[in-house]
Amino acid sequence: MARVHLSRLPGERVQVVDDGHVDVLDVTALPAFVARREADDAPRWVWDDTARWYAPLLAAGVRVERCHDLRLCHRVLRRAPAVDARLLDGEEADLWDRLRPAEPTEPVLVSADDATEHLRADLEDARQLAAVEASPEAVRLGLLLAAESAGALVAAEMTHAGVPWQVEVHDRLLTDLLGPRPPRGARPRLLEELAVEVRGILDSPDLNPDSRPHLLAALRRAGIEVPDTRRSTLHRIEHPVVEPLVRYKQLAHLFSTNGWAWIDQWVGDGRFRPVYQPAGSATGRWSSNGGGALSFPVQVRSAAVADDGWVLVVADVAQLEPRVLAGMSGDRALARAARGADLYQGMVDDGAVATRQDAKLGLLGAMYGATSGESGRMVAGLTRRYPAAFGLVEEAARAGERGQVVRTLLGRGCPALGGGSWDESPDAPPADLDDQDRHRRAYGRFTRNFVVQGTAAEWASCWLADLRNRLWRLVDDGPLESRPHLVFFLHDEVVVHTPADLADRVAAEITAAASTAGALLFRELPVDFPLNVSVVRSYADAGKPGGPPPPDV
DNA sequence: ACTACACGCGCC
DNA sequence: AGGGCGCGTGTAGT
Repeated sequence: MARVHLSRLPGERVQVVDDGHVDVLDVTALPAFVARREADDAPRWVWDDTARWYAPLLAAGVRVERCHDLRLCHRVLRRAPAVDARLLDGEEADLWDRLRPAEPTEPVLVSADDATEHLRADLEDARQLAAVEASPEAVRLGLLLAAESAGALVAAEMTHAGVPWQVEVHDRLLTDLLGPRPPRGARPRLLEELAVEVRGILDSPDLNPDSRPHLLAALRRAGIEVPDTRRSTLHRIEHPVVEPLVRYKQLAHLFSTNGWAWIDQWVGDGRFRPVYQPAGSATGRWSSNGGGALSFPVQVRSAAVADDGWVLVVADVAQLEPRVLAGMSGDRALARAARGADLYQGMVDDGAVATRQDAKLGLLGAMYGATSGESGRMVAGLTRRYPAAFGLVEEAARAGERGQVVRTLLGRGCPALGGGSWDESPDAPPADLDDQDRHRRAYGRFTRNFVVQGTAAEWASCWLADLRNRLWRLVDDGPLESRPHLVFFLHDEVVVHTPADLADRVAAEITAAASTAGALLFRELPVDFPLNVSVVRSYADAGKPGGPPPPDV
């Protein structure tokens, strides 16, 4: 398959390298060029950063079949233990090392000049291909890079399409809970009333409940001794201030993170458009740097409503990480328990544990490194029952404690101890031995979780990539937004916006894509990845028993 | 005035 | 002493 390299040149120009043939285009001519080439034979577009190139193409109505995101792949290869780092060295290599994600606020191809503006895609691509080919894990790495790049396409497409968002619904929800929208800088009425109530109970007329020090001091004056002001701590206290104070904190959080200002900033033309960073976290999970896309609370999801005649198909994987652990460790007993919709219940039926809750505590404890309490006790028993699975995370933890890096199934390496992004303390003072020990154990918990969370992220990328292709094939023509399309992704959950009459077929494709992802990653030991699928008008109705609500007409 | 950090909370 | 994130806030440091 052809690889076409796109590099920005000084001025409004783009260099195109296609099978050795070099061409120079004006930026404005690029969408037409790409559209023509896509219609011809859909090459793999090789560019420095998908967000930078694809956003303008999407805006021009051009959809791309496949790409290779050099920045993302450079990061993966740099850290991959199975890659000979010297093969990545060469002209401009240091610039690729330093390359940051494209500014999400500037969806333009040519911006202010700096050293990283005009990197040569063809040079870097040649190095990456050579590095993968020379690796003993070339096949897995190749899959990882392809999945990663496809994820970048999905991310750009989701930002382009946006989550359908009804501002009136959101506004009504806010008004019901907080009172009418206040002038800038003021508290909404109901929030202010709660503040007054708290001040009265604590006999602190000047208290600003948003200030932790003030709040702590006021609580102490009222004879309430608490180490902090978090909700779980307050709930342990028996005092009339607890109820209004906790309610104040909840509503204040809603007001500041997902209130009217959030709507103003992130919702436009009936669409919520967050900005995603594929592989933005060290484990390969996505992060988001706009709109808090990966943490918007259940509370406001009722405002995500499909267009008229359309529905949302919402699907999430049940117990993704334990299933991934079963697959990557080749633990047949755990894979057997993973048959069916509820892995934890499968462990109970297997006779491994007494209750579902015990199974959950033990598995999560093993993956997170719990050492004490109920969770720690369950781990010991389950290790005998599922030695391969529990042994894998245990070995990852030991490796970390020895200061070694670990890798995911497809070969992503974790950041090294004391360097890179894991723990930002480059030259920590020569701490005492206890401190060093604590640090190593913390790194061990990180590496323990890294192998599972990172491989789960790889599964999810494969799921997304295959689903993206399947959705595109469902309909013969029309622009992206007129077809079933992904609008949201959150670690183990996807939301597809689709014409209502295609909902069942979309649901089937989501399920089929999950099977494909499982087979791709765990060919030697098949593991089930059952999904909870809902067809709903509003995101808030997903996952509820009793089927879809009646259409609201 | 601006930046950096800790906190508390939201999501998985 | 359970892993990964982002965000808004208040406060301390510059």
